[in-house]
Amino acid sequence: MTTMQDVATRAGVSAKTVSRVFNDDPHVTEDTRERVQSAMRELKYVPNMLARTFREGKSAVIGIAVPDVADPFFAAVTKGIELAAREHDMAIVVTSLGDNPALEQSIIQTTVRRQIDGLIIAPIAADQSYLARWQDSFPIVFIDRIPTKLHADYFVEDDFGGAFEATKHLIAHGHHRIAIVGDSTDVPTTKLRLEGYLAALADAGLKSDQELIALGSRDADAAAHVCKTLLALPDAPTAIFSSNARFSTGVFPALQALNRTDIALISFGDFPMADVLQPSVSVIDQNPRHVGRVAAERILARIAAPTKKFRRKNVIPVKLIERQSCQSPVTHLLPQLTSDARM
Amino acid sequence: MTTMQDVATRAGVSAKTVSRVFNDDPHVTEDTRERVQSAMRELKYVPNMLARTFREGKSAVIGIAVPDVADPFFAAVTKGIELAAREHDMAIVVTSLGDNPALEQSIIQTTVRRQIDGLIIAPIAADQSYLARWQDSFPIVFIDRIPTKLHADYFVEDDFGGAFEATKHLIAHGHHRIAIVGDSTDVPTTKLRLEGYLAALADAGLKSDQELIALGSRDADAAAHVCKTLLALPDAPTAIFSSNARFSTGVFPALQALNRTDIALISFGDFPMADVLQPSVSVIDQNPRHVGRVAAERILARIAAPTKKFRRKNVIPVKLIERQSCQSPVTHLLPQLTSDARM
DNA sequence: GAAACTCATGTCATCGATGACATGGGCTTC
DNA sequence: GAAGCCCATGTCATCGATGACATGAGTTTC
Repeated sequence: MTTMQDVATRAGVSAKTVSRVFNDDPHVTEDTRERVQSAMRELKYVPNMLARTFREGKSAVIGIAVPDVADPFFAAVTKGIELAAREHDMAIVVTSLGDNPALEQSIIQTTVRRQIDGLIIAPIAADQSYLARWQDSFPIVFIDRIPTKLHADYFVEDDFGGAFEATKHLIAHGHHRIAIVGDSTDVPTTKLRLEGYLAALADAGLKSDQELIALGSRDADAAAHVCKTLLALPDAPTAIFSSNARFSTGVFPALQALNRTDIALISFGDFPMADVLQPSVSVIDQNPRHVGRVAAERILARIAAPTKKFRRKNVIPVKLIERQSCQSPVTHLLPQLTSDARM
Repeated sequence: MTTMQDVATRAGVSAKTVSRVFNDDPHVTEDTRERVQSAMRELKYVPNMLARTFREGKSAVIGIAVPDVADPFFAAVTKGIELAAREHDMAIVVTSLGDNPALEQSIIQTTVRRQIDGLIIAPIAADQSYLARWQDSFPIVFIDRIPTKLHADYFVEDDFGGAFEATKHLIAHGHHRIAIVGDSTDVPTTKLRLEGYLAALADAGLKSDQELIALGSRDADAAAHVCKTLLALPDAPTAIFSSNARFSTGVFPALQALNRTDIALISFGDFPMADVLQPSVSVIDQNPRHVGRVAAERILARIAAPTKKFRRKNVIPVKLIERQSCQSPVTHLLPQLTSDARM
């Protein structure tokens, strides 16, 4: 690996002068500058960021910790972060936290010890107080779920409002037996989405039925199984609010396998191909790229102006994308052309 | 940030002894070891990986460069790499190359200058000779496309064989007018897939028709548009071989919008929800997690045994997953239950 | 008893780039 | 002419952990 000292030797100057040239320091004569640049080109010099980071105390890296890098939602969030970071010549280090809350702290420490200039985290544990010791070193921004036992920036979707709107939408389409399927309410986002669901029922003067609150699944397969159980009830639901896109990808195939695509479905979170399923699935869109971008921009803003005040608590509005899945059965069994004309 | 010197001061030893304790060096008495460990716990010491990397010349980081981190295929590859890396206490740095070949080199240099112990790259440019200078420093493994002008390890799918099989499958279902839709043949994977397609036609004694070779799209929208053009031909195709899952997610919605789901479709590469679309889409499955894993394992193997010989050229078999999309129209318009019983 | 070996601990240079400051020369101001 | 300022360049300590080696004490072998 070519070092600045190698370039310096070749150009007949000190390494410090090479550093000055490389960093566009004005205190270099034009003649010296050209000589050094020529040597850099000849030796194809690429700076060692590690040494720079070490000396400067800055890495130009944003750490990203999400439950699963392969999850479409978090992949899109990551993309949003990456694009914003790149505009500022920063790189990203990504890690999956998995779904075991007990591992969050140790996995985060693995990321942090590599020296990052900021951390964006979608937490899975119930306690983030372990991060307090690093808040003096770099900005930390939470996404998807708010931090617990830690005062930090966050950008989360309007879980309550989105669930409220989704449930309202189902009610407006005539559904009164509405199930909610998803994670355990130990998961804060699920808890809020349940609250939104319950509030919409109450707002419409409907009584909630504990049998229809089918929370506690861990993955898409479990959600699929829960659906089958729900539809076997004597007083089965006519609609399902899936509290997470990850589960929706289990719920939809289950409904299809049961030949029950007459059951209305709305997903909190969009997912790939949802718009071309039959019926196409109505969703509450979280706009993950935007989430990633604003989170990264907050990191960058805090780095640029360490003492400036920014609003810490940010709830991002979500948007209902109405597709076919909440229509009545008569509507979406019509020929495709007719259905498209209606949309 | 607590340093080893802080711990050393507290424990009344040298920083070197702290290092020995931390790294389980046997040349420390049990008494000293306990004293140091106690100090580490009290100070919540977390080592600075940067300093270690700097001194040791090893970072325990694998760099990953793929066209797009948000692409489901590459997200799954990344996941496979991450899991393998984590088993060896290594982290991953991820970057998206985008789709402009001219930017590959500069983006890769941004990754490399951060000191990585290995690089896994799905290239987009026509020339990777710029990587030669780093091959003495760390192992480089190519995925998805073979390296050009560089002698390096690669793990690529059987593009030719998969395309051959996909086309054969369509022919076996009675299709003689088969179009191929996808990227430009400047893209090496597309070129091979075209060759497989052509070979299968020739093998079946079918003549290829230039009108049905609809390559050159850049994204899913363009592929959708190409489909419309193809189906407007006087002698329109009855089947489409989509050479990339990314394009399939444009082709399928286009066929649906045109109410032409009678057109057979097979996708090179699986994609989310393909199995629950109607008709569910037959695919040539690339198993991206496996690709990621074997690539990472090669990096790890080369690090562990630098002089050992490994096979550089690895073509990973792909697998046909037959679903409904290549059936004749009569078959997949039957009631769902009947269709499932047949599968 | 002397030499060799082992164990435990410590010192110090190293990694590559940069911050802090020194230094010498030239120019300007008083 | 002296003092102060600015420019251009260089020296050297720094960043935190570890490799290379030194050192002193204790034990074993000849």
